[in-house]
Amino acid sequence: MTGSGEGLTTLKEFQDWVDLSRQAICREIFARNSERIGVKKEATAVRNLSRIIDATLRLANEKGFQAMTLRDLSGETGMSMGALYTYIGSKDELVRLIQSHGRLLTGRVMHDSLEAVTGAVPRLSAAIRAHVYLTEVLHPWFYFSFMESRHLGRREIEAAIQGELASEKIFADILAEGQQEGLFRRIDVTLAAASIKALMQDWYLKRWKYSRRGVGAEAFAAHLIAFVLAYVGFAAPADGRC
Amino acid sequence: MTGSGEGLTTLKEFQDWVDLSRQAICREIFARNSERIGVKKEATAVRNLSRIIDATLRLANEKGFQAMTLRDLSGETGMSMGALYTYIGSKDELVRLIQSHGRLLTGRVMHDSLEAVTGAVPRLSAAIRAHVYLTEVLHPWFYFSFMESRHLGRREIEAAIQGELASEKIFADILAEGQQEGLFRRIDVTLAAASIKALMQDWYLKRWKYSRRGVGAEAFAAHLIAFVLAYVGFAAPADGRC
DNA sequence: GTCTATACAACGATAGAC
DNA sequence: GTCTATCGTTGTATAGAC
Repeated sequence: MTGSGEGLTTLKEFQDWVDLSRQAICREIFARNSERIGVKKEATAVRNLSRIIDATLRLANEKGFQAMTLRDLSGETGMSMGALYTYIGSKDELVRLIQSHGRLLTGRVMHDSLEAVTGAVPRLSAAIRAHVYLTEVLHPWFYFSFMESRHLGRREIEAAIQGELASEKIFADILAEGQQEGLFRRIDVTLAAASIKALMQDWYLKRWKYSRRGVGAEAFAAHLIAFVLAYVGFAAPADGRC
Repeated sequence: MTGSGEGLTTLKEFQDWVDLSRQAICREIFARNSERIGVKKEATAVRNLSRIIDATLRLANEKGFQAMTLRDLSGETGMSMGALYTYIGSKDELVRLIQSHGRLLTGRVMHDSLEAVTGAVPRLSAAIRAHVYLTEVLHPWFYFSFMESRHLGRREIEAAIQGELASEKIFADILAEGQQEGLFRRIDVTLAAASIKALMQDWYLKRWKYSRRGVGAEAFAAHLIAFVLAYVGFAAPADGRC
């Protein structure tokens, strides 16, 4: 962790800190699913896995996963249908693969981002920034996960719900900490944490809106931090109100 | 309008004020599309149209519109495939029908809810309540519209975007009004309006979360109003801060 | 107005050559 | 490891009887 204490502030710092390149991600996916994948050479497998996931996110985010056919995927990746099936067991397994690895990454990044940060306000800021920057870098991944969560089985849907609640709890805990420190006023921390999640989610659900207005990830994160701190009753430093 | 001045406060007042029953809605849909529908007797048409839309929302919200087949729809409605096609021109037209009428209702309800309300704070409260209560009553409708907007054509996607921006503008205008009245502090009204929309959207996107926690529409609306008023710098009445 | 029967295209998935 | 060819199934949509 480079900028400890206050957490990572800029998007660039965040990107330099975590390696969220497709290659790094697909290498880990390959390591975690090597038995089920018919191709044994890592370099080949990672390259093709990367193509498949990339094309899936592109096609599915444009017209939906169900509407994307494996023939579309074959065309977009430049691989034959037969070749696709050496990497994935079925079309449905592809959704599970992407979703479950997304949850893994989210949990890890959120945890690591807060590890060295102390104090409710810096932790709250760091958590919001980490989440916004993560969804900025992996935007297609998160958009896909949200929109296609219905195509999972009962068991996987439960995992998605638990992931949502776990990530919400991070915020609820920080808010409770701030109350105990006497920094935040009395609020319903669960309701407030849910609202913070809703605000952050807008960054990857309505990306088009912020793009066309020229609002970047850093400005958006700063806005959210100010929004939330106002609600919890913590006055922003260089602001003449109250 | 019954409770003028401050706007409608309880969910029940809202429900008594607007008729959002399936029957009333489907009667209007029939009136607006009577030429394209093969059935001429209103009573029959409205009853079957109601069945079709009801079943579509139920099936599509569970597993997605693309995954819902017309054979599913036939089974759920108790109508034959042939009968379905006397009401809808195609599967895609069914999405358009539901989405465009949803936008019509939203625009009308938001407009009428604010008509007799004056002052930035009452207007902001009334607008948030109207939106939360509307999406509470027509929850399946709004969930469907959000999730399936990608399955529309270019032209309809543009209409959906315009609807989103129009409804956002209602909030931006109220915030600007509050600033001019000197009630609200200096903020980016566009960014704030987008955040309000994001918060309200959570009510129909993550309904399961609030259901399992026992949070109702009125409590949720009250929470959002407090959240937003804190951000704009307007202190809540019975609250000892500032 | 509603039904049954069916057309025909496109889907996911696999076998076997290379 | 990757390709081509093809299987069986299921999708949307319609024609014509009732």
